[in-house]
Amino acid sequence: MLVAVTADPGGAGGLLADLTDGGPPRRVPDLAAVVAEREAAEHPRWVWASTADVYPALLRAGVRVARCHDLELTEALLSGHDGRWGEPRGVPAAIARLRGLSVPADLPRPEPSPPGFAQEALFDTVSRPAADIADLIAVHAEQQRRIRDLAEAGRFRMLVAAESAGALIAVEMGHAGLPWRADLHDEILRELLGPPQPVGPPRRLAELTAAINEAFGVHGLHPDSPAEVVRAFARAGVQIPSTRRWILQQVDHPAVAPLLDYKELYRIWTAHGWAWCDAWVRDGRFRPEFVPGGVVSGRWATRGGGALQVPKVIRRAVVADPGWTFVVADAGQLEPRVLAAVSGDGRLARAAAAGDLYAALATDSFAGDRAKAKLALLGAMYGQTGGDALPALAVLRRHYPTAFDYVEAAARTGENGGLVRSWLGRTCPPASREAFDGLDPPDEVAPPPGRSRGRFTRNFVIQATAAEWALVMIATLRTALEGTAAELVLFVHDEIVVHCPAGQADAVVAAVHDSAARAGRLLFGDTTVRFPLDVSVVGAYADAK
DNA sequence: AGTTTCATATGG
DNA sequence: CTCGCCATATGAAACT
Repeated sequence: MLVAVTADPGGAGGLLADLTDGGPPRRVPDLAAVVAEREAAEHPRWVWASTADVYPALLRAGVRVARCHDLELTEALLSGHDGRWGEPRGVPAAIARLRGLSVPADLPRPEPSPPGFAQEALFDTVSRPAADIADLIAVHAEQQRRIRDLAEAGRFRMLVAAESAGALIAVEMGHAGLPWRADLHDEILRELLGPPQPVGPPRRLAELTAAINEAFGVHGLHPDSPAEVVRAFARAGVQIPSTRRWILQQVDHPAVAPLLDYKELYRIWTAHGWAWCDAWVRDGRFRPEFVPGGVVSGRWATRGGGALQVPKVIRRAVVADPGWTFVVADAGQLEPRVLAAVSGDGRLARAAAAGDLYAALATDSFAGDRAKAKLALLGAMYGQTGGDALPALAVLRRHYPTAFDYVEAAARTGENGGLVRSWLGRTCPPASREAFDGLDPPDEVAPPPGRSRGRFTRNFVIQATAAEWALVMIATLRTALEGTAAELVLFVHDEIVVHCPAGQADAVVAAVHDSAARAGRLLFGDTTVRFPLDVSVVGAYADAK
């Protein structure tokens, strides 16, 4: 059962059209109520222009849906597959193409949700004009036709389903929010930085600035200005190319120690300090906006709040509600396992059956040297060309030629200007993307792709497939958790955090393991490669693993 | 003054 | 050529 939906901008009503039975669209005054009713009765797949636009209002009305088809995300996947990356994207562009009209430029996305969240009208976040429902139906039919014509239609359908499920999850995670104790955050900051000052940096930073100045025998030096620090070292007779941490660590000078402390703490103060907390934490929840497919590899991005980069020390503020707990699961060694699965290298796949792939690889081929085995595999996936990894890479090439050739072929395709795809069919952007993205007329041929392009395509086939595995995994998990109180509250590439009543933790742990196994089978079928998870049940995110 | 790039940190 | 991939975020510095 497929039902197309549009929401009235600024109102609570909308239009529904049955795609399976046909029939004319029906206008309803209370869209959320009708969606809830049909969801309970027949569990349809909802077809809409953009989950990010439509679903938040449904959630606020207390309505969850199980499945959808996100036309906008699907359109992006399809036009990427066609190699039409530079053209205007989005549903309006698809409609215009269908009608044979000139294609409008992308309509602006709604502003990143400012941290205050006042909501009045039910669908007031729908800031773009709602598309005509007949157009949506036409775009959907056209997408189905395009997918049917693909050589790997089955896989691509799985990708579309997973991407759409991811869109639902992203909105649900934003709705739930990550439990965040502002009081503990403040405690952590005071421990590290000292009390906040009405104006200027906190006490500890001021002390370190004084110590650095004293070590140089100067006054008024700003430690956060790399240029000033480089000059100060030069006056002290030390030539440094930059103030990167690893450079400073090699310098013997009394200013180095306070400088390194300063840099670390300054970072926390500016990026995750009191101002951040005021801006992003409300009512005990951190609510970033998650953007599925926000990265070309299919990994998610966030808009605002830096939710994917929360420093480890700050995670002590992420504490489960009383009587609740976190289940934190992390897919270990995901990318090398993906390489084993997609390449079909039997020998690597046997190593990937082990809980510690690198250790198994070391036993098999690297005389037990785990570090060397790991270096070789990472070097192959990232396109390392020099350094101490070279001998290890030679061993890898000799013992696992199928896996080695897989990434080599992807690199060569990129270097020759070609496109590569993930396992399910997500396509990398063309090399000339930047050139055609802006207004620059493409008056000359694209620059020769070069080696960095090769490294990009080499890594893309792995990273994008790893992102697919993770997406299928969380989609499967979401289904398993349906009807329980457990909620996904964070998803960071290969790691998830579920917030659940303490009594349900065991069931959630089982569901998480099961979802990982299912994801492996759904993507790769019968393979010896396993995708084990490190799972912890903790009261605070910082205590995981 | 406003915008873009650089440098440096964080995360995977 | 701190490696070799993908990001976001901040302030300083450079640029228009």
